[in-house]
Amino acid sequence: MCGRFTLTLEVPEILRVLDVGEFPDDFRARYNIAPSQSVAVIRDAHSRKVEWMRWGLIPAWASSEEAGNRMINARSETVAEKPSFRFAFLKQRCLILADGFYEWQKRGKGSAIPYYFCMKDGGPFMFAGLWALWKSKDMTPVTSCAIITCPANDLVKPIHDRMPVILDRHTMWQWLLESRREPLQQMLAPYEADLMTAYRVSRLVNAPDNDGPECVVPDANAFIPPTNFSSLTN
DNA sequence: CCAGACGTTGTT
DNA sequence: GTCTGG
DNA sequence: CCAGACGTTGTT
DNA sequence: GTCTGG
Repeated sequence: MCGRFTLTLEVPEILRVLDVGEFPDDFRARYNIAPSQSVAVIRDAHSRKVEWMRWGLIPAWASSEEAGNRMINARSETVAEKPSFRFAFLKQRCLILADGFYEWQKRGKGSAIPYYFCMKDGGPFMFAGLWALWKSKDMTPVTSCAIITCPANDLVKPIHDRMPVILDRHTMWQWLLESRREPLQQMLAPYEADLMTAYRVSRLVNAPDNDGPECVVPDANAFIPPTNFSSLTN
């Protein structure tokens, strides 16, 4: 699944790789983005403007804002049918900017161990997402979004059986432009594992209040370098 | 017809 | 909003 | 995702 | 155990 991620790069570094539009004025590096917080989203393939949305999709018909608290992910296998996501899958798809994500490995009794996943070249990428517009009783609008998940690739599999859908540079804009269900459904596949890397990080990342570079530093207890990931699982 | 649900994850 | 269950 | 709370009453 | 908040 995907319950925490990062966007640590500066705007010029992002623009070097992705052809995106204007950024919000208050855009800043984030090392520990948690559900209910603001995430950087593109929903229009023409302006490619980056805007903030609340992470956790609140369907338009929800009776309260809290409905979004657990709608942080949508399964690729069922997203076209589920009442909470069906409309957004057809009409309100978006791209969510990121440059890494965390997954926790659960083992029997001990506490879960966090790992960081990112591209080998350290570049930014896009999650496949859905958005919704919800209005409170007093008509205050809240725009929110969810990240679509798919089965884990071979890199993520030892740690967790699900991962976020990452769209490559050629399909990300098609995710916004395409409207037929079948081609859209086909885009929701695990990302190429050979282009990614992973390593164990400190449990400092567990607390959403910790939002600094210490979150993405390889953990001192992991003696094996990131490139030898298969040996990391002990 | 109205009432009530609508999600993902992991664990046992 | 839309579907399922009663 | 993890951390942290986990209650009732009456009143506005 | 289960829900809410970040």
